[in-house]
Amino acid sequence: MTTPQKPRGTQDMMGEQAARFDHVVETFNRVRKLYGFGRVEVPVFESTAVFARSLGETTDVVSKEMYSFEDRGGDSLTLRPEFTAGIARAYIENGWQQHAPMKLATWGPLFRYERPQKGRFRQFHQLDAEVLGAAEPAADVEVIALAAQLLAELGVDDRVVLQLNTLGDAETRAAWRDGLVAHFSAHLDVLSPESRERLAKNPLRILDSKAEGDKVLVADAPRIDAYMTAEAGAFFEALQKGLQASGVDFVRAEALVRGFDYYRHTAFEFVTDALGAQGTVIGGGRYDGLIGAMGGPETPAVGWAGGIERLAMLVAEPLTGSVVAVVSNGPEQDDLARDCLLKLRRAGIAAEMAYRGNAKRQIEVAKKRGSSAIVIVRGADADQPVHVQQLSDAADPSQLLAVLAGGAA
RNA sequence: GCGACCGUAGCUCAAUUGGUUAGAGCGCCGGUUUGUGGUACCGGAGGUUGCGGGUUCAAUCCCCGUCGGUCGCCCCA
Repeated sequence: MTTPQKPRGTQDMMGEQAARFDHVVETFNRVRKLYGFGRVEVPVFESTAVFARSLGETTDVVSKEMYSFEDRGGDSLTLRPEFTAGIARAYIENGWQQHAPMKLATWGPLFRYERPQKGRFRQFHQLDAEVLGAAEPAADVEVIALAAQLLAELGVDDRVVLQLNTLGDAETRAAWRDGLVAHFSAHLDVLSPESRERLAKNPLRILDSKAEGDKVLVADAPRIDAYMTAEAGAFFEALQKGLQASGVDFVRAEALVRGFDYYRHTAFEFVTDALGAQGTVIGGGRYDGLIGAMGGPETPAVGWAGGIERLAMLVAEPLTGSVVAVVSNGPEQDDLARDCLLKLRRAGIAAEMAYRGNAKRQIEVAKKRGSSAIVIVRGADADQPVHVQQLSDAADPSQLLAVLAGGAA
């Protein structure tokens, strides 16, 4: 077995799976335009420093989970593991602050060196929406409303719940963190080994520990609300009011946190229980500290990213059969059939004609492929030169006949 | 990095407790039937049972290793 195989954690897609993927991306592009989010393009690879800087002290992520390599000049480059850092880099480098506030969207492949499992790949794909240069809760509201409408239009909103939390401002966050450390340190004996590790590196993460023993401790851990400054409280209040006014349902998730210090205020995830251990389909929050931490001007920002593969798994099977099959009844009718094909396509109707096979075979194949209608071309001499057989509601026979009755294409 | 489970035809899966020539459906190719159309039937091609070793008279089946896959843990930007 020496034939090449795809790298672990990558995927080939065709047919229904690719159609679902495509449907998610198309829907996203349509909806983000509705909200006035322009397309942004950033490189698939960046200087390693771009991500190392944004991911900061979490050494595991930087050293073990990134696809990094040296180019021929000896520079360390990394395949992007997220969109936000690259967009922040572009914002700083190109002086986009002159355009603030910016509403940007993109989608594409991302790379993380992880063990593949359900809904987790090494090359995966995300949708991304960001608002840069806006400190107002209205930006958070709009970003979340965009996500909610996307999910609704994908028809998956009944299986997804919006979990919402606040991390407060920098002051709030620091105080809460200290409170949590104190609480868990007092119960070291019952804390799981993993969480004892987290206590030093990333105490907020203990809140979403899966260990049963930890859950008991988490239940009476101090709540962030007790540490909230007046400003942070007002921000969260405004966010919730804005969501209600936008018709977005949510539940408060007090244990929902972000590991990095540059996250402030809003944290949210759209979660489903239909995808095994990987329940988050869209996750986001406010990262007011990031652009400043990367050496740019202090810039408030909020955004989210959503897994295309995960969304595609939730989406109902997309409608197929919007293609009309043109069948030539014999070689003598091929030219006429080709003319029909041309007329349909120029009229904006998806149509195709088989490369080979007799009429009977072509009809069988067309039905099996789920064509919406079959146009059988019998020749100018026949009683009915062109016969239309409707196969699904997606086709309108009278419209097809009208198009085909037009002059030579 | 750790753990559990799984690798049989192009695809989805069978194969008694370890037993003789490893089967079926789908797909593909050919034929018959049908004859304005989603038919039925007949036939054919296609396998070193992931790979390597071991136990045994005998291994798809048991054991070890290896590679690959799935799911979970860790991590989750």
